[in-house]
Amino acid sequence: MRRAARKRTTRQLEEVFKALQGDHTHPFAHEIYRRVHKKLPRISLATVYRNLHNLVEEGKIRTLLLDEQGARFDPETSQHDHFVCVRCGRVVDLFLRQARRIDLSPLAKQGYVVTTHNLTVHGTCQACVARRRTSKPQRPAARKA
Amino acid sequence: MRRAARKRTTRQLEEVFKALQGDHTHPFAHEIYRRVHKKLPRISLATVYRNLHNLVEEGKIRTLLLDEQGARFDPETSQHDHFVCVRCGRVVDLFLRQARRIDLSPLAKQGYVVTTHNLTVHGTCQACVARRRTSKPQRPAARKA
DNA sequence: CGCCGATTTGATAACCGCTTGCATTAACGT
DNA sequence: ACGTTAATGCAAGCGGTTATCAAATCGGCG
Repeated sequence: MRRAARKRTTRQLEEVFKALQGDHTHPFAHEIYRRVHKKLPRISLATVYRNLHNLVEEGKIRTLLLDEQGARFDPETSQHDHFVCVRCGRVVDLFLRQARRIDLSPLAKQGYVVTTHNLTVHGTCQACVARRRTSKPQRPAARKA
Repeated sequence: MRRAARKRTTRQLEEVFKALQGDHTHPFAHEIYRRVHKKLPRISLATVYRNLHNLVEEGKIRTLLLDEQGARFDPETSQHDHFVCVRCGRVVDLFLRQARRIDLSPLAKQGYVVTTHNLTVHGTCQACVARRRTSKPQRPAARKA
């Protein structure tokens, strides 16, 4: 069901937001919970989720659904893409610039209303390529989307 | 853990594959289960999942992770993109042709090994735009990724 | 400043999609 | 057909996320 707009600013909300600021690791909710928990030891995981959703709804952060591992969160709301390493699970911001040209106006002409679009690249990162010959995956390998 | 390669061809596998052939609706596992169940009433949902994974591993179908509704499956394995209607949840194949140019060679130069990439557009489809003024969403509106 | 109603929280249970363990069934090479 | 062993069906389990609800707290007002 539809969630009502937030009306108050709580300590919990502020800490959840601060926990993400300047972060480029695209953490999962439980990692954000872990961070906030250091400041507010009594906070519950449910509150972290609620405030993450509040922040998404207000456009202050973004939800990333990149693989079957669940939702990640990103404080960077400007246009950029992502690389997901299928071996270690790390997510890297991509700024492809001129290498990426996507013109969605043909969709508009067909009557679609476009709100967002996202480009995700899956593969193996440099570090994992380097250790490919010697070691095992760091995480259960993601089924590629 | 790593799943061993399939060694036998069962009736269940064949029916799961056939249930997806020619389908462009990008169904969820439970819908595929529903279809196969008509032919094989004793099949279990677990078997449907197992065989979907087998087919993905063999490159015969693709898994789509487009929103928080879960995995969808697509028999179309050639390069194409998707539009997800955040209002009705429908997924449409996009063939953007010259409107879409993505050159991932810069990533290769940086040492990334790219295996796949996907472009997903979120928005409202024509039908839902038309009924926007008069009716309510058909499904819980997807939080945009 | 302190009160009070409304919002938000914390704790926990429930949920949902998906996976796994295990006994039984059935492929398929011989 | 037979036997080996992969694959199935069932049910329990798992992990991320959400709902429930009493208790805490925010913040407008006197």
